[in-house]
Amino acid sequence: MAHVEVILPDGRTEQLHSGCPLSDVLHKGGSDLAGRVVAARLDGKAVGLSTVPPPGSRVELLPADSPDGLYILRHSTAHLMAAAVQALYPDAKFAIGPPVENGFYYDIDLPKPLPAEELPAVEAKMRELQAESLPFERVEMPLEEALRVMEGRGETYKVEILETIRRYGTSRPDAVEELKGEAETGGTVSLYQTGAFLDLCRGPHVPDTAFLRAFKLTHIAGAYWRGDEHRPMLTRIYGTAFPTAEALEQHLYRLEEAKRRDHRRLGRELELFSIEEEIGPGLVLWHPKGAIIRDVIETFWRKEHRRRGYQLVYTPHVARAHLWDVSGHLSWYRDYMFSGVEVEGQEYLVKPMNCPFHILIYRSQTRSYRDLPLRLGELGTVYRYERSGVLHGLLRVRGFTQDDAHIFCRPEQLESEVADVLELALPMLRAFGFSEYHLVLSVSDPNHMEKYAGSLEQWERAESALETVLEKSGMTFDRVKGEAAFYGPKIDVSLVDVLGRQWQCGTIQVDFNMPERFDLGYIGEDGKSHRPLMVHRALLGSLERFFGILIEHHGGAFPFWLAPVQVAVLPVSERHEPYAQEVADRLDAAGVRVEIDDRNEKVGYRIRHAEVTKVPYIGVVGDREVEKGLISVRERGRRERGAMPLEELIRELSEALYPPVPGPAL
RNA sequence: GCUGGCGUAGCUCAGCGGGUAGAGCAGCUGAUUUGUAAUCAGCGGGUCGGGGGUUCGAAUCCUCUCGCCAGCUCCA
Repeated sequence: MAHVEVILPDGRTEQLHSGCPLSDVLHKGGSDLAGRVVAARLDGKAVGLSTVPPPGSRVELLPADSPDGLYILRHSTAHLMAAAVQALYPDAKFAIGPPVENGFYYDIDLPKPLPAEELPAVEAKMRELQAESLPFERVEMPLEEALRVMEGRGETYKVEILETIRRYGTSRPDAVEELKGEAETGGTVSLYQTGAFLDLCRGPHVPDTAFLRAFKLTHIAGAYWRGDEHRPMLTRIYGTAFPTAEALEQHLYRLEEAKRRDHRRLGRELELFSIEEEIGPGLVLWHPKGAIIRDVIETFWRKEHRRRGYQLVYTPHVARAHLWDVSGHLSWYRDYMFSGVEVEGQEYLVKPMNCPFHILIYRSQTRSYRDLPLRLGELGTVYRYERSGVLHGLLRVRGFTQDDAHIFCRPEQLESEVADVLELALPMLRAFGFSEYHLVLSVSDPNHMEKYAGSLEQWERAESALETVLEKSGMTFDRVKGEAAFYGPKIDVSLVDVLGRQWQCGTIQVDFNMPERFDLGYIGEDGKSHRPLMVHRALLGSLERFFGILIEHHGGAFPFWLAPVQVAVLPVSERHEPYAQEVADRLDAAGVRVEIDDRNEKVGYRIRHAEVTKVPYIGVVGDREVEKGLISVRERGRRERGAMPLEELIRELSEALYPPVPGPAL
């Protein structure tokens, strides 16, 4: 009799009699399996533990702390929550309830909105049901029968999903194309019954609710049915679940940590920036401390760009409507532009992008192939009308400064130019303390080449150039079809912050469209006119957004070279003030940003203040220091380092004034 | 833009069965002359986001509006 081979999470294998459900194996071998394993993988597909595998098959058990296991755990918790909601609000109608990155949600149509205060009641009901060890029972039935069942229950959303499945063979009509061929066939669907709650669901699920030990409902939000703003707004309840209470605790702690690092709060506390209602949403005031950091960033940025063969330019904030007409912005970007002003009968519009200006600089003279590549860079401030609901601190604003540049080059130069941009971008991000990146190559959708500007040949050439660069870089990247802009393929660079969050900052975009629109040319070696390629690129994205990310990444405790105040000098008492001044003057002369705190407070108070405002170095000077020309140094977050000669500190700090990774010279 | 929630001193918040506002921190003044994460005392500070309404009377009730927060959608 053929057995089934079961691979345990630790890699060992166990034999299972054929004809037995997988759950039988849980009580053999390691006794802790029953508590850890939530599902299994058979032929690459996740299945529930009640599955009876065919003889001779190999099955891999999925523990709750594996990515797939966690997904299933959360999915099952979403069902448990739905069951609780149904018990408390019998009129509720259920839409969809999937697991998501850090938890799960369920979209529910409730007769009246659920106040957040009622979440604990739902959670309590969940615990009640959880304790009953209700099984997740899988029922398969013909689609038509499932339709009748859901109609009978008044589950109009489930009915709609079933109708979609009937029509397209999948519950995701938007994904019909990509799912072609793998759509469900056979006309049967699966339902899962948990207590009184019955849900249309592909599964799999954990065997019973006892497996769901650590969960928490986190918040409520509205969400459109199928993400369509013209369809009903449902109540979305978010929650999260983990295999153990400790893991849940840890996750909640990380959320707290994110709150502590919130750049909006730190921005106020550290006096970095503000956004004032009187000025308008999404418009940023950089206060002196924030402005100093910006200045350091900009100086670094300019220096690195000049070294890499960029020429820096400045351009106006407004331009005639005609320019935006030629660039095409009026036809495809108008909704995002601030409305114009009329001057002398001419309409002027505020710039949402810098490219048309750089293009006109290019076009200001006849260019020869010898002039290329021409790299024009600018910290250009642009304004975009973003819908009010998307604004968020510095991360999404209406007025921002892009670290922009446009590279005009010959087609055969594209590859090396793109490689250079990456070689500039990554060390620069590293200098700010970001060492992990995520690269995405967005290419055209080969089935819809009609919607793109430029020729097929241009696209193939550009896409292969970008791909080659990425491959040569040795870094991993994702390749996404159909995500390219209509005007060309692109590479997006996201950085990963200290909490593991991804932020898209840099972008490198090839553009076949603008050179055409502005009729750009250069004289080639053959003496004839040719069309240059154009590359839009930003490394940090926008200074506002990058600053926001930087604040959160460092939790406001900026590395020394960026800190607005680098050294706080604290005279112990009034008679030490002249020496404190001398110390400050000498540090200042060495280029160190220093502040004397001679307030009428005890040293402890002023140290606390310097720590709270995250000053990296604190120098205390009293009788002992005055006498021997010393300074007592304390580094942020650490204990005292003791007294040292002032010279020594100056030498040490002078070396730390520049970013740690300046990158290779040109 | 949409749904829900929230706007009280610079910040964090209390007060809200309607009777013209309060704490802590911050700030200022004074005493103290301070040695590594908060010295003591005193003082000032709010047209309760803004407009309109109900009422003898509104921070509190209603309504419109602006802004913020969460989420959705969007993100060239």
